[in-house]
Amino acid sequence: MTTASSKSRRERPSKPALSREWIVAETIKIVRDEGLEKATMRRVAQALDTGPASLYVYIANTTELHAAVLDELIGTVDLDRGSIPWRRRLDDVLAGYGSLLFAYPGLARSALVAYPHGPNAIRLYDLVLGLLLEAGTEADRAAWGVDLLLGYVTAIAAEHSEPVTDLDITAGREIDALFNALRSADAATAPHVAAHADALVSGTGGERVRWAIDVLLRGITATPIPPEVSDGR
Amino acid sequence: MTTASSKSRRERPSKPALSREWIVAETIKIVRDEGLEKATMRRVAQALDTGPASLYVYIANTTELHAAVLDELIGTVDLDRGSIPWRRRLDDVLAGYGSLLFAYPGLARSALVAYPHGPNAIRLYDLVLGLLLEAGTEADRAAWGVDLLLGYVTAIAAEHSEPVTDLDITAGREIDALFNALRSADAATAPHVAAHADALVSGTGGERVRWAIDVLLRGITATPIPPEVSDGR
DNA sequence: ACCTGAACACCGTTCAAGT
DNA sequence: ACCTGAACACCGTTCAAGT
Repeated sequence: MTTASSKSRRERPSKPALSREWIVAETIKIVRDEGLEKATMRRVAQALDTGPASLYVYIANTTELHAAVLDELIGTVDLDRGSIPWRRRLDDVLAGYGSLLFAYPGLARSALVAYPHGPNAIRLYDLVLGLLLEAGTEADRAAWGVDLLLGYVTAIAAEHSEPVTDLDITAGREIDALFNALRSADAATAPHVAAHADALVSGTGGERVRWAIDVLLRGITATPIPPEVSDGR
Repeated sequence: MTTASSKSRRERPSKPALSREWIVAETIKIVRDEGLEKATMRRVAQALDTGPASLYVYIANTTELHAAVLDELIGTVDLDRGSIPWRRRLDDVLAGYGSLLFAYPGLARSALVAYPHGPNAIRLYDLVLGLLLEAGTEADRAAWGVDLLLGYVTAIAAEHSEPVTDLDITAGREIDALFNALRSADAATAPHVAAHADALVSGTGGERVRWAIDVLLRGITATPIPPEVSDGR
């Protein structure tokens, strides 16, 4: 017998054959434990006990690898509990997607550059679109609105999360730097900012996000799309 | 006389003393000609005829360098022509900022992660806030709305621009990949997407941006902020 | 006191050469 | 036919050692 299990050389617990699925699974483990910035081709190859060149047989480049990881993780978040009001379910879905991106800021950043479009991302799209339709939103507006809602959540996660510069606690969030600048704005060059500094920096992140989603929903349902739009690209 | 001009060794047209300003100016030249991805510490140092270590005397790290470049470029875009209606001026300002970020996608991406907060960014904030107030928007909503409008423009520029992978024309925009995925969605797993695929992919980028700004403005003016928000963090 | 050469610790990607 | 060692062409950042 020469099955894998009977082999005596077992340097690693087991070294399965390379495959796209296996590479992605191993990458997720690294992302979870050490952050996206550590999930490099070289690092993943090392974890899989091979050289980086081998990964290129299954994955075109680093961007594609990260996109595959994000789609896989989106699959774990799709929480759709029926029978509660649409608005509540929408908040839950956006919050779920948001916490995922908040937990992995690097993925939020990559989602902003490379639109998620794997099977799980499409399901998320479908879920949000369905809820907007359930709310009675006119179909064209709902269709364009999905992008706005998901894009907002992505952007806020990319912005408000820490840069994760290893252990540099002193760094602080970038938004604090902006708030400080707004607070100390010069009344001569920035009169409006100076006059409304308190309002500009007020509110917690959560309060602002809730308000922004209100703003988007109200705007989406109330704003007609132009009568003649070029269709399909 | 030993003034700089009388020196005979003049390997370069002139090699002024290093300074933060000079480093930023040289970096802008590289960004303009070759894109942000080429504006590395090493590359900038090379252009300034020195080693990378020397830059660290004036600039803390690459992120700070790129932020300084963005603020400098924002300074060139602040077009405020008075005497035309506020909405027109707002569109112009957002379009101006948007084209800047569209022209330098790398900067749009870095603006999403590191909030611009230099003097010129604050002036831009002030301009947009002033226009919202001029429109009669309640001050608290206007203050929170500025973030939303500028953030949207930044996100759209980061998303819709090409990855600029040197000369790889085949790459195509990421949004096309999403549109293809939406168009070929399976009616079984994504019924709403399948039913409204046309609407999901309709419209040009410009049409969608105009609609989105309408959505945001309508939402911002109509949505009250919560009565009690924690102030100033 | 100020500046920087050289090193440290990494990257992504390709391709010639092996099995 | 499939896989990969080794190389190419880069990075950011630090610090010991020079002037």
